Parts: sequence; C-alpha cells; structure tokens
Amino acid sequence: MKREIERLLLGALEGARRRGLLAWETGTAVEVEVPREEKHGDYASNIALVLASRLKERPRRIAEIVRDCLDDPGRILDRVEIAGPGFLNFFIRESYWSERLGVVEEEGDDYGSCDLGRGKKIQVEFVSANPTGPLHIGHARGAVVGDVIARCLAAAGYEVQREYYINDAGNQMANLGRSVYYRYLQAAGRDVSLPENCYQGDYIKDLAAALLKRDGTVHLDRPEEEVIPLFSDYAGGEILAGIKEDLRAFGVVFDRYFSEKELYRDDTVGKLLAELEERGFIYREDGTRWFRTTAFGDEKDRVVVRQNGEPTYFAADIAYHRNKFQRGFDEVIDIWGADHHGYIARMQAGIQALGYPKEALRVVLVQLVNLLRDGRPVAMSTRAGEFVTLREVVDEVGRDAARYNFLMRRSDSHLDFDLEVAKRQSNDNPVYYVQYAHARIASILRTAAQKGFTVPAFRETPRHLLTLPEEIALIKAILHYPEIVEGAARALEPHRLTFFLNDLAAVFHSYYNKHKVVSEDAELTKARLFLVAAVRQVLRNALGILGVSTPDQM
RNA sequence: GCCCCCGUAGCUCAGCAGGAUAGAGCACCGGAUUCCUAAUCCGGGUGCCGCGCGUUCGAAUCGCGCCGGGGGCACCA
Repeated sequence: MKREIERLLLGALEGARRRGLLAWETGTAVEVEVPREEKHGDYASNIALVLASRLKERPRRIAEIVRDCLDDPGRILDRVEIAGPGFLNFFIRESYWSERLGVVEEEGDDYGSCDLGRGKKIQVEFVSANPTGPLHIGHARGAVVGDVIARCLAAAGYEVQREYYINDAGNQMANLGRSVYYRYLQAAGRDVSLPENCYQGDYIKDLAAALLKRDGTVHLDRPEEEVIPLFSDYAGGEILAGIKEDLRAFGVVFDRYFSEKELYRDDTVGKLLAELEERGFIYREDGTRWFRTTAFGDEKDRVVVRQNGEPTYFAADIAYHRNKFQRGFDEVIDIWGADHHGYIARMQAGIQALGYPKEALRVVLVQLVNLLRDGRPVAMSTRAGEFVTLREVVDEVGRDAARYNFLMRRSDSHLDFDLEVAKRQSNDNPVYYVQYAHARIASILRTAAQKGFTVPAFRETPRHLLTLPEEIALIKAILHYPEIVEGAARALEPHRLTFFLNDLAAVFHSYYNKHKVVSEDAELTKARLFLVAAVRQVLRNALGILGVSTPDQM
C-alpha cells in the first residue's frame, strides 16, 4: 500500500517536472510515512517541506503543485489534503482498503514476504557459545534474536544460512578437558583437588562418571598431557550434542556448525597473516605481530601473533570472516553479547583490510538478561556452575512464552525476564494475548462451520459490507503487515513484529467484543468470516516468523 | 583516562533513516458476560522525553558539552 502511494507521488513529481512547474531532480528520496494522527490521513509525505529550502519556494505552494499533478487512475485516493507547514496527507478511499484484502488470500502463507533481499546470500552467525557447558539463560536471548532475524531475512527474500561458530581450538577446551580429567580421577578414588580455573558444576562430574563407566580406569596412570585432549574431545562432543538438543527444543536449528579447528587444518590463519603482511597491514614489534587496524578507524592496533608464536583469537576471527565471504555471502551478520561491542571496530577493520566493504559485516548486540523470580534476582555464576540453563527455562515457562518474552524489547536494551511472570497465563503475558486472538478466530470458524458457513473465496466475499470503523482498522492493520516485516528485516529488529502483533490482537479483541461475526445475516457473515480468516493468516505468518505456535484452542 | 550503549508516565518499555496535540503494557480505580472461549473488552494520564547549547521551517529523534546508570578498553575467548 505504501508502495502505491510512493509510486503516485513519484509520478506527480515527475509530471510537475516535465511540465516545468517544479525543478525536481530525479533521484531525490521520496518518503511516505504513516502519520500518528488519524486526521492526518492514512499516509503522509513531507516532500514539499524537503524540497522547499532547496527550491527556494514556499512549501505549501510546492504541495499544491504536487497535488495538482497527481494522477490516480486506480482511484486509490479519496482526497489529498495539504496541512500544517506543507504536509501532503493522503486519504485512501475507504472501500479501497477492502478491495485490497484479496492479497492475503492470494499470497497465503507467503503474505508479508517481499523481495528486498532477492538474489542475495546472507549469513547469520549466532549463539556460538563454547561447548564447555550447557547453554544458559544468557545464551537464550541471543539464540532467539538470531533465529528470528534469520527468519525475518528469509521472509524478506534473502537466501539465509544460520551458522554456529565453535571456538574449540583455544585453551578453554583444554581447560574443560582438565576439569573432567580431575573429576575422573576423583571418581576413581584418587585424592586430588581441582586445579584453579577449572569448570565447576555437576555436569562435569556427570561427564567424568560416564567416561569412567565407559573406559574404566585405563586413563588413570597415563601422563596428563596425553589424556587431556581425549577428555576435551569427549566432553566437548557430549556437551555440544546437548546444546544442539536444547536449541532444538527451543525451536532453533542451525544449518552449519563451524569448527575453529578447520581454520588451522590447512594453515588458513598462517596464510592469511602472510598475505596481510605482504599488503603492509601487519608489522612486527617485540617479537609479536600487529595488525594495523588503526588504518581503518580502530582506536589502536591489535596483536595477531603473540610472543609465544600463537595466533590470537582475533587472527582466527579474521580468517573465519574471510572464509564466510569466500563462501559467497553478500552480507554477514554476527549476533554478539553486548560485552563484545569493543570488538566491532577491529573486526570491521579486518574485513576492510581484506577488501570487503565495512557494511558487509553487521553486528547485532544483545544485552544481558536479568533473570528474576517474582521480582527477585536469581543469582548466577557460570564459573561456580550455578546458572539457570536454557533447558530449564524452556521446561518451566514453555517455548512460546520464552521466545516471545525475549522478543519484546530491542535487543540492545536490558531485559528483565521474570520466570513467574513468563509462566503465568494471564494478561501479564503478551504471548497469550496474541495466541488467544488466534484461538478465538479458530473458535469463530468452528461455530460458523456448525451453522453451515465456510470462509468464502475473496471474489465471493461481499466486501462492501465491511464498513465498521473496527473493520476498517483491522483491514488497515492487515495491509500494513508487509511493511512491518520489511522494516524488521532491514533494521534487524525483530521486536517490531511483537509490537505489531500486540496491536493487531488488540484491534481484533476489540472488534470481537463489539460485533458478532456469525449472525443471521448470511451475507454479512460471509464478509466477516473472510476478514477474520485474513487476520488469522497474518497472525500465523507473523507468529511463524517468531517461531511461536498458533493454537486453535486455549 | 579513553571508547560504546542507555536515560521517555509510579514500574517495564515503544517511538520505523527529524515532522504536525509524545504512545503501549503493567500497577491503581470504576464498569461490561441470556450472545462466536472474560487468557477478553470499555472508561479513567498535568510526562521539564536527564540538563544545557547548537543545526533546522520543525528535535524525544541529529551535533557538542555536562550529569547519572551499564559495559568495554589483553600477547583471554
């Protein structure tokens, strides 16, 4: 709908230019927005105000010229008003709204999709937690945000790949192996205590016990350096399997798990460093090698090879990101915890040094979650092994409520997640509000079926009967939906969908309370059945992007 | 010390690439159910949009400075 207005406006500007009325240059961005106030029309444009200063002409005068040049063969508009300092307010002909409703039927499950990303390959990398322990509540938010961003992009026409990066080459995995090894010794009756910095938590003991059961005591008297890799591999593998399972239960599935080790297999990192050095981006100092990230706006240069000859995490990460681009992605999106924000500048410097534009990497920061129970903070410490796992949250509050709650705020703002509130099946909990709208429609359709009504095809729908203010409001909401999806994909802001859903459900609930869909009037019933079926379709499509279910009964 | 994010109603937060009288949910008060599920609806809001200056026809939105909160400034990942 917005597109159509933009097209009309563009046509008018073009016409005015051709007739010599307006020295408008092709290529000027034309903006159309939905005004806050209803009396300012269904759509509004500030084009006259924007052009005014450039053309040195009164804005209202420009607005008049534009309005006079409007050509509306499809009779979309009822009228165009010029208001305030020179806004053009477009009022859609009321019956036109319901005429457009047919698109929902035509497009069905695809309604809301667009071709913003057509022909573009995009990758979303998220979660990427080291397999040193089960995913906890902090990972849950990033998991949902990444997942839903991926779904939004898919709806926007991108070819999307979801990837999980496993940092399994560093010393954290060795540390994990050592932790399990010592627990294994203890389980076998040896009197040893856990070295410093070891992972605590019962899952370590469980892994040790499982290994003892599987292999017996064969590892007991072998040198530590020899057996620890074995313990690392075993523990990492088991934990990763658990992570995958927990994610699946949460509705998050990856296309690929990428192991950091892959980057060392063919000395990818070494070759990359040599190449960068050749191009002059790397210099040596005090036995280390530095990447000149300041050349691309970073605040200081960064070490890529340590004094001991080991490449840093950053070095591997540049190699990893180049690997992504080499796989043919036009754009790469990383979902990071907000504590990693300082890393963005150097990462973007890295990809620029490789010849990719800065914009090719977009980073979405996800803020911490404050976990509460009945308003009181839940204490957590990963190191001490005290944390609420993702699995526990999903089991306790349910997948739908958990996902929805994580999507109710911008991802870069702090989020309070109260287990009791999320679990409560009341109006504290917006997910049920929206799902209830879906269930109610299902209920209406059941009642209708009992009385012999089915949802009519659009061309058999007496849509001219949909004239109530609540009906027009519903139709408008339905027709705005594609704009919401596109905006969410463009800005990588999935929370826009939850806000839209709350609004749509509110309009529907209000309508439901005031008017009967199924009545004695067969024609009216048909029209309203089509309308609520369209609402149901939008609820399904939008909740589908959020990965939240659409129950027919509650 | 330097850098990033945040500061909007009692609470939690929206406010889409500056726009016309700043919104929602919660909480609180009152009301609605012979009728498609009351997990619903209807009514009730006097907010220095942290403060100041600037850019602009126009600033919650952009810039600069300050105040307050959080995070980051590794040859850790």
